[in-house]
Amino acid sequence: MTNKIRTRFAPSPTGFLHIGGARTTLYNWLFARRHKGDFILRIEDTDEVRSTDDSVTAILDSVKWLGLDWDEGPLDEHRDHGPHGPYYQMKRIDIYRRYLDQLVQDGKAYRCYCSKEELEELRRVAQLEKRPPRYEGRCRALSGAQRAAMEASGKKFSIRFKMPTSGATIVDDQIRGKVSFENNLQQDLVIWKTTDGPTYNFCCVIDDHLMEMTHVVRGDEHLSNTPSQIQIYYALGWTPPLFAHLSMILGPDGSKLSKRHGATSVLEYRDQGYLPHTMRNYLALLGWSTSESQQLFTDEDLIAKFDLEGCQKSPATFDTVKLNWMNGEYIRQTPVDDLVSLAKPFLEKAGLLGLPGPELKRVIALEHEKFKLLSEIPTLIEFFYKPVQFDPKAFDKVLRAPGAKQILTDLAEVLRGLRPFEAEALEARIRNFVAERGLKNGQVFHPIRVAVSGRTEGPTLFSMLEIMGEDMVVARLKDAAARLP
RNA sequence: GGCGCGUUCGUCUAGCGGCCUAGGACGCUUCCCUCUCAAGGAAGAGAUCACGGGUUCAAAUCCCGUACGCGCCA
Repeated sequence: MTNKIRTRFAPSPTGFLHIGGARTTLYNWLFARRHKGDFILRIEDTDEVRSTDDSVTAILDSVKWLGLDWDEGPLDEHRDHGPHGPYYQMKRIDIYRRYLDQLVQDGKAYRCYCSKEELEELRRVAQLEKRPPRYEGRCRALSGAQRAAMEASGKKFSIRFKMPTSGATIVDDQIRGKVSFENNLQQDLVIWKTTDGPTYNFCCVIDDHLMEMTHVVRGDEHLSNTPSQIQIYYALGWTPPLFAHLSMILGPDGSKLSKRHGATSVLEYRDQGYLPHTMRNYLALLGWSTSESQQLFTDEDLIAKFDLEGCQKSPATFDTVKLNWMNGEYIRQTPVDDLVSLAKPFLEKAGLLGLPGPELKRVIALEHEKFKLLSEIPTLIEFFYKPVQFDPKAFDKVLRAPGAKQILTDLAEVLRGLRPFEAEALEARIRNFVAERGLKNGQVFHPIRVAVSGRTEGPTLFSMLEIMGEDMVVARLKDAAARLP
Protein backbone atom coordinates (compact mmCIF):
# COMPACT_ATOMS: atom_id res chain seq x y z
CA MET A 1 0.00 0.00 0.00
CA THR A 2 2.64 2.49 0.95
CA ASN A 3 4.58 1.49 -2.12
CA LYS A 4 1.82 2.50 -4.44
CA ILE A 5 2.56 5.60 -6.46
CA ARG A 6 0.08 8.38 -5.86
CA THR A 7 0.01 11.70 -7.70
CA ARG A 8 -2.39 14.57 -7.80
CA PHE A 9 -3.50 17.66 -9.53
CA ALA A 10 -4.75 20.34 -7.18
CA PRO A 11 -6.26 23.31 -9.01
CA SER A 12 -7.72 26.43 -7.48
CA PRO A 13 -11.16 26.92 -8.96
CA THR A 14 -10.62 30.55 -9.77
CA GLY A 15 -10.86 30.26 -13.54
CA PHE A 16 -10.55 27.84 -16.40
CA LEU A 17 -8.08 25.05 -16.73
CA HIS A 18 -5.33 26.54 -18.83
CA ILE A 19 -2.72 24.88 -20.96
CA GLY A 20 -0.09 24.82 -18.24
CA GLY A 21 -2.47 23.19 -15.80
CA ALA A 22 -3.50 20.70 -18.44
CA ARG A 23 0.07 19.65 -18.93
CA THR A 24 0.65 19.32 -15.21
CA THR A 25 -2.47 17.17 -14.99
CA LEU A 26 -1.30 15.05 -17.90
CA TYR A 27 2.14 14.44 -16.44
CA ASN A 28 0.71 13.47 -13.07
CA TRP A 29 -1.76 11.18 -14.76
CA LEU A 30 0.84 9.59 -17.02
CA PHE A 31 3.19 9.04 -14.13
CA ALA A 32 0.49 7.41 -12.02
CA ARG A 33 -0.72 5.22 -14.87
CA ARG A 34 2.78 4.25 -15.80
CA HIS A 35 3.37 2.93 -12.31
CA LYS A 36 -0.09 1.47 -11.85
CA GLY A 37 -0.69 4.02 -9.14
CA ASP A 38 -3.49 6.41 -8.29
CA PHE A 39 -4.19 9.82 -9.68
CA ILE A 40 -6.12 12.18 -7.42
CA LEU A 41 -7.89 15.44 -8.04
CA ARG A 42 -8.15 17.94 -5.21
CA ILE A 43 -9.91 21.27 -5.28
CA GLU A 44 -8.02 24.03 -3.50
CA ASP A 45 -10.89 26.40 -2.88
CA THR A 46 -9.71 28.16 0.25
CA ASP A 47 -9.77 31.46 -1.57
CA GLU A 48 -13.45 31.97 -0.91
CA VAL A 49 -13.67 35.21 -2.78
CA ARG A 50 -12.30 34.01 -6.08
CA SER A 51 -13.42 30.37 -6.07
CA THR A 52 -16.56 29.57 -8.03
CA ASP A 53 -18.62 26.51 -8.82
CA ASP A 54 -18.44 27.41 -12.49
CA SER A 55 -14.69 27.12 -12.33
CA VAL A 56 -14.96 23.71 -10.72
CA THR A 57 -17.29 22.63 -13.51
CA ALA A 58 -14.99 24.00 -16.18
CA ILE A 59 -11.96 22.30 -14.68
CA LEU A 60 -13.67 18.94 -14.31
CA ASP A 61 -15.03 19.19 -17.85
CA SER A 62 -11.58 20.03 -19.13
CA VAL A 63 -9.89 17.12 -17.44
CA LYS A 64 -12.62 14.77 -18.60
CA TRP A 65 -12.40 16.06 -22.14
CA LEU A 66 -8.66 15.50 -22.10
CA GLY A 67 -9.47 11.91 -21.35
CA LEU A 68 -7.70 11.85 -18.01
CA ASP A 69 -9.57 9.89 -15.38
CA TRP A 70 -8.99 10.29 -11.67
CA ASP A 71 -9.26 7.61 -9.03
CA GLU A 72 -10.25 9.86 -6.15
CA GLY A 73 -11.65 13.34 -6.02
CA PRO A 74 -14.67 15.39 -6.98
CA LEU A 75 -17.66 13.90 -8.72
CA ASP A 76 -19.18 17.30 -9.38
CA GLU A 77 -19.14 20.77 -7.85
CA HIS A 78 -19.94 19.53 -4.36
CA ARG A 79 -19.70 15.80 -4.09
CA ASP A 80 -16.60 13.69 -4.13
CA HIS A 81 -15.49 10.13 -3.58
CA GLY A 82 -12.46 8.28 -2.28
CA PRO A 83 -11.00 7.06 0.99
CA HIS A 84 -8.99 10.22 1.68
CA GLY A 85 -11.74 12.77 1.32
CA PRO A 86 -13.09 15.28 1.39
CA TYR A 87 -11.26 16.52 -1.66
CA TYR A 88 -12.45 20.08 -1.32
CA GLN A 89 -10.19 22.05 0.98
CA MET A 90 -13.03 24.16 2.34
CA LYS A 91 -14.44 20.96 3.77
CA ARG A 92 -11.17 20.20 5.50
CA ILE A 93 -10.77 23.30 7.63
CA ASP A 94 -11.21 21.34 10.86
CA ILE A 95 -8.38 19.06 9.83
CA TYR A 96 -6.07 21.98 9.19
CA ARG A 97 -7.00 23.56 12.49
CA ARG A 98 -6.10 20.38 14.31
CA TYR A 99 -2.59 20.36 12.92
CA LEU A 100 -2.29 24.07 13.43
CA ASP A 101 -3.02 23.60 17.14
CA GLN A 102 -0.51 20.83 17.30
CA LEU A 103 2.23 23.02 15.83
CA VAL A 104 1.41 25.87 18.19
CA GLN A 105 1.37 23.58 21.19
CA ASP A 106 4.68 22.09 20.20
CA GLY A 107 6.12 25.57 19.93
CA LYS A 108 6.72 25.15 16.22
CA ALA A 109 4.41 27.95 15.26
CA TYR A 110 3.54 31.20 16.97
CA ARG A 111 1.12 34.07 16.94
CA CYS A 112 2.20 37.12 15.02
CA TYR A 113 0.42 40.31 15.98
CA CYS A 114 1.85 42.46 13.27
CA SER A 115 -0.79 44.21 11.24
CA LYS A 116 -0.69 44.53 7.51
CA GLU A 117 0.31 48.16 7.87
CA GLU A 118 3.12 47.37 10.25
CA LEU A 119 4.43 44.70 7.94
CA GLU A 120 4.34 47.04 5.01
CA GLU A 121 6.26 49.63 6.99
CA LEU A 122 8.83 47.03 7.96
CA ARG A 123 9.18 46.08 4.35
CA ARG A 124 9.56 49.67 3.27
CA VAL A 125 12.30 50.32 5.78
CA ALA A 126 14.04 47.14 4.73
CA GLN A 127 13.94 48.26 1.12
CA LEU A 128 15.40 51.62 2.09
CA GLU A 129 18.20 50.00 4.01
CA LYS A 130 18.74 47.65 1.11
CA ARG A 131 17.96 44.59 3.14
CA PRO A 132 15.79 41.81 1.77
CA PRO A 133 12.16 42.76 2.50
CA ARG A 134 11.26 39.73 4.51
CA TYR A 135 9.69 39.22 7.90
CA GLU A 136 12.46 39.22 10.48
CA GLY A 137 10.59 37.34 13.16
CA ARG A 138 9.60 40.20 15.39
CA CYS A 139 6.76 38.34 17.16
CA ARG A 140 8.75 35.16 17.33
CA ALA A 141 10.99 36.83 19.88
CA LEU A 142 8.22 38.28 22.00
CA SER A 143 8.69 37.87 25.72
CA GLY A 144 5.96 36.38 27.86
CA ALA A 145 4.96 39.80 29.11
CA GLN A 146 4.87 41.33 25.65
CA ARG A 147 2.78 38.46 24.41
CA ALA A 148 0.35 38.84 27.28
CA ALA A 149 0.05 42.53 26.54
CA MET A 150 -0.73 41.83 22.90
CA GLU A 151 -3.33 39.31 23.90
CA ALA A 152 -4.86 41.69 26.39
CA SER A 153 -5.13 44.39 23.74
CA GLY A 154 -7.24 41.98 21.71
CA LYS A 155 -5.07 42.50 18.70
CA LYS A 156 -5.69 40.21 15.77
CA PHE A 157 -3.00 37.76 14.94
CA SER A 158 -1.88 35.42 12.21
CA ILE A 159 0.08 32.28 12.85
CA ARG A 160 3.53 31.82 11.51
CA PHE A 161 5.59 28.73 11.16
CA LYS A 162 9.03 28.76 12.78
CA MET A 163 11.61 28.06 10.14
CA PRO A 164 14.91 26.66 11.40
CA THR A 165 17.46 29.45 11.66
CA SER A 166 20.47 27.47 10.58
CA GLY A 167 21.39 24.80 8.13
CA ALA A 168 19.91 24.28 4.72
CA THR A 169 16.91 22.50 3.29
CA ILE A 170 17.64 20.37 0.29
CA VAL A 171 14.91 19.79 -2.23
CA ASP A 172 15.83 16.63 -4.05
CA ASP A 173 13.88 17.49 -7.14
CA GLN A 174 13.18 14.61 -9.51
CA ILE A 175 13.71 16.83 -12.51
CA ARG A 176 16.21 19.43 -11.37
CA GLY A 177 18.32 17.46 -8.96
CA LYS A 178 19.30 18.66 -5.52
CA VAL A 179 18.44 22.29 -4.90
CA SER A 180 19.67 23.81 -1.69
CA PHE A 181 18.11 26.66 0.30
CA GLU A 182 19.69 28.36 3.31
CA ASN A 183 17.22 28.14 6.20
CA ASN A 184 18.13 31.47 7.73
CA LEU A 185 17.18 33.18 4.50
CA GLN A 186 13.67 31.74 4.58
CA GLN A 187 11.13 33.74 6.48
CA ASP A 188 8.60 32.47 8.95
CA LEU A 189 5.69 31.60 6.73
CA VAL A 190 2.17 32.63 7.65
CA ILE A 191 0.23 29.37 7.85
CA TRP A 192 -2.99 30.82 9.25
CA LYS A 193 -4.26 34.17 8.17
CA THR A 194 -5.56 36.96 10.39
CA THR A 195 -8.80 36.56 8.53
CA ASP A 196 -9.07 33.14 10.06
CA GLY A 197 -8.07 30.67 7.44
CA PRO A 198 -5.20 28.41 6.49
CA THR A 199 -2.79 29.41 3.77
CA TYR A 200 -1.96 27.56 0.62
CA ASN A 201 1.38 26.19 1.73
CA PHE A 202 -0.06 24.80 4.92
CA CYS A 203 -3.10 23.06 3.44
CA CYS A 204 -0.98 21.69 0.69
CA VAL A 205 1.37 19.94 3.07
CA ILE A 206 -1.38 18.48 5.20
CA ASP A 207 -3.42 17.26 2.28
CA ASP A 208 -0.51 15.81 0.40
CA HIS A 209 0.49 13.88 3.48
CA LEU A 210 -2.97 12.76 4.54
CA MET A 211 -3.81 11.81 0.98
CA GLU A 212 -0.62 9.77 0.91
CA MET A 213 0.98 11.42 -2.07
CA THR A 214 4.25 9.85 -3.09
CA HIS A 215 5.07 12.36 -5.83
CA VAL A 216 4.18 15.99 -6.10
CA VAL A 217 4.55 17.04 -9.71
CA ARG A 218 3.75 20.70 -10.14
CA GLY A 219 4.73 23.95 -11.78
CA ASP A 220 8.03 25.67 -11.46
CA GLU A 221 6.53 28.53 -9.50
CA HIS A 222 6.25 26.30 -6.44
CA LEU A 223 9.90 25.40 -6.20
CA SER A 224 10.75 28.36 -3.99
CA ASN A 225 8.05 27.40 -1.49
CA THR A 226 9.13 23.83 -1.27
CA PRO A 227 11.77 24.25 1.47
CA SER A 228 9.18 25.81 3.77
CA GLN A 229 6.79 23.01 3.00
CA ILE A 230 9.43 20.43 3.70
CA GLN A 231 10.10 21.99 7.09
CA ILE A 232 6.42 21.81 7.90
CA TYR A 233 6.47 18.11 7.09
CA TYR A 234 9.37 17.70 9.50
CA ALA A 235 7.68 19.75 12.21
CA LEU A 236 4.66 17.49 11.98
CA GLY A 237 6.85 14.42 12.11
CA TRP A 238 6.13 13.42 8.54
CA THR A 239 8.24 12.33 5.62
CA PRO A 240 7.83 14.63 2.64
CA PRO A 241 6.86 13.17 -0.73
CA LEU A 242 9.18 13.35 -3.73
CA PHE A 243 8.95 16.61 -5.64
CA ALA A 244 9.22 17.33 -9.32
CA HIS A 245 8.96 20.85 -10.68
CA LEU A 246 7.95 21.39 -14.27
CA SER A 247 9.20 24.31 -16.30
CA MET A 248 6.60 26.72 -17.50
CA ILE A 249 4.93 27.19 -20.84
CA LEU A 250 5.65 30.38 -22.73
CA GLY A 251 3.82 32.28 -25.44
CA PRO A 252 5.42 32.98 -28.82
CA ASP A 253 7.01 36.18 -27.51
CA GLY A 254 8.79 34.38 -24.70
CA SER A 255 6.63 35.62 -21.87
CA LYS A 256 4.42 33.41 -19.77
CA LEU A 257 1.56 32.01 -21.84
CA SER A 258 -1.49 34.17 -21.24
CA LYS A 259 -4.75 35.36 -22.72
CA ARG A 260 -3.12 37.82 -25.06
CA HIS A 261 -1.38 34.96 -26.84
CA GLY A 262 -4.76 33.57 -27.87
CA ALA A 263 -6.50 30.55 -26.49
CA THR A 264 -5.26 29.44 -23.10
CA SER A 265 -8.27 27.54 -21.82
CA VAL A 266 -8.46 23.85 -22.57
CA LEU A 267 -12.13 24.21 -23.45
CA GLU A 268 -11.26 26.70 -26.14
CA TYR A 269 -9.11 24.09 -27.79
CA ARG A 270 -11.99 21.66 -27.67
CA ASP A 271 -14.22 24.26 -29.30
CA GLN A 272 -11.69 24.94 -32.01
CA GLY A 273 -11.79 21.32 -33.00
CA TYR A 274 -8.65 19.82 -31.58
CA LEU A 275 -8.81 16.17 -30.66
CA PRO A 276 -8.17 15.21 -27.03
CA HIS A 277 -5.55 12.79 -28.21
CA THR A 278 -3.74 15.60 -30.01
CA MET A 279 -3.66 17.63 -26.83
CA ARG A 280 -2.32 14.71 -24.85
CA ASN A 281 0.36 13.95 -27.38
CA TYR A 282 1.35 17.55 -28.01
CA LEU A 283 1.42 18.54 -24.35
CA ALA A 284 3.39 15.41 -23.52
CA LEU A 285 6.06 16.55 -25.94
CA LEU A 286 6.07 20.11 -24.70
CA GLY A 287 8.67 19.67 -22.01
CA TRP A 288 9.23 15.97 -22.20
CA SER A 289 10.80 13.69 -24.76
CA THR A 290 12.33 10.30 -25.28
CA SER A 291 15.79 9.93 -26.71
CA GLU A 292 14.28 8.36 -29.84
CA SER A 293 12.82 11.63 -31.07
CA GLN A 294 9.46 9.96 -31.53
CA GLN A 295 6.65 12.44 -32.22
CA LEU A 296 3.44 10.46 -32.48
CA PHE A 297 2.41 8.37 -29.52
CA THR A 298 -0.56 6.22 -28.72
CA ASP A 299 -1.76 6.55 -25.14
CA GLU A 300 -0.32 3.15 -24.32
CA ASP A 301 2.99 4.31 -25.72
CA LEU A 302 2.92 7.48 -23.70
CA ILE A 303 2.10 5.64 -20.51
CA ALA A 304 4.79 3.06 -21.14
CA LYS A 305 7.48 5.63 -21.89
CA PHE A 306 6.74 8.64 -19.75
CA ASP A 307 9.24 9.41 -17.04
CA LEU A 308 10.32 12.36 -14.97
CA GLU A 309 13.91 12.09 -16.16
CA GLY A 310 12.82 13.02 -19.66
CA CYS A 311 11.28 16.26 -18.46
CA GLN A 312 12.88 19.48 -19.58
CA LYS A 313 14.26 21.98 -17.10
CA SER A 314 13.92 24.96 -19.38
CA PRO A 315 10.65 26.59 -20.34
CA ALA A 316 8.93 25.66 -23.61
CA THR A 317 7.15 27.85 -26.12
CA PHE A 318 3.68 26.75 -27.12
CA ASP A 319 3.61 26.28 -30.89
CA THR A 320 0.19 26.27 -32.51
CA VAL A 321 1.65 25.38 -35.89
CA LYS A 322 2.97 22.07 -34.67
CA LEU A 323 -0.24 21.48 -32.74
CA ASN A 324 -2.19 21.91 -35.96
CA TRP A 325 0.05 19.54 -37.84
CA MET A 326 -0.42 16.93 -35.17
CA ASN A 327 -4.18 17.41 -35.13
CA GLY A 328 -4.21 16.84 -38.89
CA GLU A 329 -2.25 13.64 -38.37
CA TYR A 330 -4.77 12.36 -35.88
CA ILE A 331 -7.78 13.44 -37.89
CA ARG A 332 -6.37 11.45 -40.80
CA GLN A 333 -6.02 8.46 -38.50
CA THR A 334 -9.61 8.78 -37.34
CA PRO A 335 -12.05 6.35 -39.01
CA VAL A 336 -14.58 8.19 -41.17
CA ASP A 337 -17.56 7.14 -39.10
CA ASP A 338 -15.96 8.55 -35.99
CA LEU A 339 -14.98 11.69 -37.81
CA VAL A 340 -18.57 12.22 -38.90
CA SER A 341 -19.68 12.05 -35.27
CA LEU A 342 -16.93 14.41 -34.22
CA ALA A 343 -17.83 16.85 -36.97
CA LYS A 344 -21.53 16.98 -36.20
CA PRO A 345 -21.47 19.59 -33.44
CA PHE A 346 -19.48 21.85 -35.74
CA LEU A 347 -21.79 21.25 -38.70
CA GLU A 348 -24.76 21.84 -36.47
CA LYS A 349 -23.35 25.16 -35.40
CA ALA A 350 -22.79 26.12 -39.03
CA GLY A 351 -26.36 25.17 -39.90
CA LEU A 352 -25.27 22.41 -42.26
CA LEU A 353 -26.95 19.51 -40.55
CA GLY A 354 -30.14 18.05 -41.98
CA LEU A 355 -29.91 19.83 -45.31
CA PRO A 356 -30.68 17.90 -48.50
CA GLY A 357 -27.59 16.81 -50.38
CA PRO A 358 -25.05 14.03 -50.64
CA GLU A 359 -24.47 11.61 -47.82
CA LEU A 360 -22.36 13.30 -45.16
CA LYS A 361 -20.06 10.36 -44.73
CA ARG A 362 -19.07 10.33 -48.39
CA VAL A 363 -18.40 14.06 -48.36
CA ILE A 364 -16.27 13.88 -45.26
CA ALA A 365 -14.39 10.89 -46.58
CA LEU A 366 -13.65 12.83 -49.74
CA GLU A 367 -11.99 15.67 -47.83
CA HIS A 368 -10.61 13.60 -45.02
CA GLU A 369 -6.93 14.42 -45.45
CA LYS A 370 -7.61 18.14 -45.68
CA PHE A 371 -8.87 18.78 -42.19
CA LYS A 372 -6.51 20.13 -39.58
CA LEU A 373 -9.24 21.28 -37.21
CA LEU A 374 -12.75 19.95 -36.79
CA SER A 375 -13.94 23.54 -36.88
CA GLU A 376 -12.84 23.96 -40.46
CA ILE A 377 -14.91 21.06 -41.74
CA PRO A 378 -18.05 23.14 -42.35
CA THR A 379 -16.36 25.68 -44.59
CA LEU A 380 -14.57 22.96 -46.52
CA ILE A 381 -17.74 21.06 -47.36
CA GLU A 382 -20.53 23.61 -47.26
CA PHE A 383 -20.87 23.90 -51.04
CA PHE A 384 -22.25 20.38 -51.11
CA TYR A 385 -25.24 21.58 -49.14
CA LYS A 386 -25.57 25.27 -49.78
CA PRO A 387 -25.87 27.22 -53.02
CA VAL A 388 -22.53 27.87 -54.68
CA GLN A 389 -20.83 31.01 -53.50
CA PHE A 390 -18.35 32.08 -56.08
CA ASP A 391 -15.00 33.24 -54.95
CA PRO A 392 -14.69 36.51 -56.91
CA LYS A 393 -11.13 35.82 -57.99
CA ALA A 394 -11.97 32.32 -59.13
CA PHE A 395 -14.97 33.60 -61.02
CA ASP A 396 -12.98 36.25 -62.86
CA LYS A 397 -9.96 34.19 -63.61
CA VAL A 398 -11.46 30.84 -64.44
CA LEU A 399 -15.05 31.32 -65.50
CA ARG A 400 -14.53 34.51 -67.45
CA ALA A 401 -11.80 32.82 -69.44
CA PRO A 402 -12.47 32.73 -73.19
CA GLY A 403 -14.65 29.81 -74.16
CA ALA A 404 -15.57 28.83 -70.65
CA LYS A 405 -19.25 29.68 -71.04
CA GLN A 406 -19.55 27.46 -74.09
CA ILE A 407 -17.61 24.65 -72.47
CA LEU A 408 -19.89 24.64 -69.44
CA THR A 409 -23.04 24.81 -71.53
CA ASP A 410 -21.93 21.91 -73.69
CA LEU A 411 -20.72 19.90 -70.73
CA ALA A 412 -24.07 20.17 -69.03
CA GLU A 413 -25.54 18.42 -72.04
CA VAL A 414 -22.74 15.90 -72.37
CA LEU A 415 -22.97 14.83 -68.75
CA ARG A 416 -26.70 14.69 -68.52
CA GLY A 417 -27.81 11.11 -68.50
CA LEU A 418 -24.29 9.73 -68.27
CA ARG A 419 -24.35 6.20 -66.85
CA PRO A 420 -22.98 5.29 -64.50
CA PHE A 421 -22.58 8.74 -63.02
CA GLU A 422 -19.38 7.71 -61.31
CA ALA A 423 -15.86 9.03 -61.08
CA GLU A 424 -14.33 6.68 -63.59
CA ALA A 425 -16.99 7.17 -66.25
CA LEU A 426 -17.04 10.90 -65.63
CA GLU A 427 -13.33 11.15 -66.05
CA ALA A 428 -13.39 9.12 -69.27
CA ARG A 429 -16.20 11.19 -70.72
CA ILE A 430 -14.72 14.53 -69.78
CA ARG A 431 -11.27 13.64 -71.02
CA ASN A 432 -12.88 12.54 -74.20
CA PHE A 433 -14.65 15.89 -74.41
CA VAL A 434 -11.29 17.62 -74.00
CA ALA A 435 -9.80 15.57 -76.81
CA GLU A 436 -12.77 16.11 -79.14
CA ARG A 437 -12.45 19.81 -78.85
CA GLY A 438 -8.69 19.87 -79.00
CA LEU A 439 -8.55 21.63 -75.63
CA LYS A 440 -6.20 21.33 -72.70
CA ASN A 441 -7.27 19.57 -69.48
CA GLY A 442 -7.02 22.75 -67.49
CA GLN A 443 -9.32 24.63 -69.84
CA VAL A 444 -12.09 22.23 -68.92
CA PHE A 445 -11.28 20.87 -65.48
CA HIS A 446 -10.86 24.23 -63.83
CA PRO A 447 -14.11 25.80 -65.03
CA ILE A 448 -16.02 22.70 -63.94
CA ARG A 449 -14.53 22.92 -60.49
CA VAL A 450 -15.35 26.57 -60.06
CA ALA A 451 -18.83 26.19 -61.57
CA VAL A 452 -19.68 23.38 -59.24
CA SER A 453 -17.99 24.51 -56.01
CA GLY A 454 -17.28 28.19 -56.43
CA ARG A 455 -13.61 27.74 -55.63
CA THR A 456 -10.33 26.85 -57.26
CA GLU A 457 -9.24 24.39 -54.64
CA GLY A 458 -11.10 21.38 -53.37
CA PRO A 459 -11.42 17.64 -53.61
CA THR A 460 -10.36 15.55 -56.52
CA LEU A 461 -12.69 16.60 -59.35
CA PHE A 462 -14.36 13.44 -60.61
CA SER A 463 -15.12 11.99 -57.21
CA MET A 464 -16.57 15.31 -56.23
CA LEU A 465 -18.88 15.23 -59.25
CA GLU A 466 -19.91 11.67 -58.51
CA ILE A 467 -20.82 12.49 -54.95
CA MET A 468 -22.73 15.62 -55.95
CA GLY A 469 -24.79 13.58 -58.36
CA GLU A 470 -26.10 14.29 -61.81
CA ASP A 471 -28.83 16.76 -60.95
CA MET A 472 -26.67 19.01 -58.87
CA VAL A 473 -23.79 18.93 -61.32
CA VAL A 474 -25.86 19.64 -64.40
CA ALA A 475 -27.79 22.39 -62.67
CA ARG A 476 -24.67 24.07 -61.41
CA LEU A 477 -22.91 23.91 -64.77
CA LYS A 478 -25.89 25.54 -66.40
CA ASP A 479 -26.26 28.10 -63.68
CA ALA A 480 -22.62 29.11 -63.90
CA ALA A 481 -22.85 29.41 -67.69
CA ALA A 482 -25.93 31.55 -67.34
CA ARG A 483 -24.05 34.01 -65.16
CA LEU A 484 -21.50 34.56 -67.88
CA PRO A 485 -21.94 37.17 -70.55
C1' G B 1 17.03 43.66 -3.27
C1' G B 2 17.69 38.44 -1.65
C1' C B 3 17.18 33.44 -2.88
C1' G B 4 16.23 29.87 -6.62
C1' C B 5 15.80 28.08 -11.67
C1' G B 6 16.97 28.26 -16.75
C1' U B 7 19.98 29.31 -21.64
C1' U B 8 21.49 23.51 -28.29
C1' C B 9 18.50 25.40 -35.58
C1' G B 10 12.47 30.24 -35.97
C1' U B 11 9.81 26.41 -32.49
C1' C B 12 9.78 21.48 -29.64
C1' U B 13 13.95 18.71 -28.67
C1' A B 14 18.40 14.49 -28.90
C1' G B 15 22.97 14.85 -26.47
C1' C B 16 24.64 13.08 -19.97
C1' G B 17 33.86 13.83 -21.80
C1' G B 18 35.92 11.26 -27.55
C1' C B 19 30.64 7.88 -32.05
C1' C B 20 29.03 15.71 -32.98
C1' U B 21 32.07 18.06 -39.75
C1' A B 22 25.78 18.63 -33.32
C1' G B 23 20.81 14.12 -34.77
C1' G B 24 15.25 14.16 -35.17
C1' A B 25 10.30 16.64 -35.45
C1' C B 26 7.22 21.05 -36.80
C1' G B 27 7.75 25.11 -40.01
C1' C B 28 10.35 26.98 -44.45
C1' U B 29 12.57 26.29 -49.77
C1' U B 30 12.97 23.20 -54.15
C1' C B 31 11.64 18.92 -56.82
C1' C B 32 8.41 14.49 -57.78
C1' C B 33 3.23 12.87 -57.91
C1' U B 34 -1.07 15.61 -60.03
C1' C B 35 -7.40 18.20 -62.49
C1' U B 36 -6.78 22.44 -58.00
C1' C B 37 -5.78 22.37 -52.75
C1' A B 38 -4.12 19.01 -49.51
C1' A B 39 -1.90 14.35 -48.37
C1' G B 40 2.40 11.42 -49.74
C1' G B 41 7.65 10.83 -51.52
C1' A B 42 12.68 13.07 -52.23
C1' A B 43 16.30 16.77 -51.55
C1' G B 44 17.91 21.33 -49.14
C1' A B 45 18.64 25.79 -46.21
C1' G B 46 18.71 26.59 -41.04
C1' A B 47 22.56 26.13 -34.34
C1' U B 48 29.68 30.66 -33.61
C1' C B 49 25.69 24.53 -28.50
C1' A B 50 24.10 32.64 -24.38
C1' C B 51 29.11 34.89 -23.35
C1' G B 52 34.08 34.67 -20.86
C1' G B 53 37.46 31.90 -18.25
C1' G B 54 39.23 27.33 -16.47
C1' U B 55 39.80 21.47 -15.80
C1' U B 56 41.27 17.71 -19.54
C1' C B 57 45.24 14.66 -24.51
C1' A B 58 39.87 15.79 -25.68
C1' A B 59 33.86 19.84 -23.51
C1' A B 60 27.50 21.24 -26.12
C1' U B 61 28.67 17.77 -22.17
C1' C B 62 32.60 19.00 -15.79
C1' C B 63 33.92 23.68 -12.67
C1' C B 64 33.82 29.16 -11.90
C1' G B 65 32.20 33.89 -13.33
C1' U B 66 29.18 37.34 -16.50
C1' A B 67 24.88 38.53 -19.26
C1' C B 68 19.98 37.81 -20.28
C1' G B 69 15.19 35.53 -19.17
C1' C B 70 11.93 33.63 -15.55
C1' G B 71 9.97 32.27 -10.63
C1' C B 72 9.33 32.98 -5.28
C1' C B 73 9.62 36.31 -1.17
C1' A B 74 5.08 40.17 -2.93
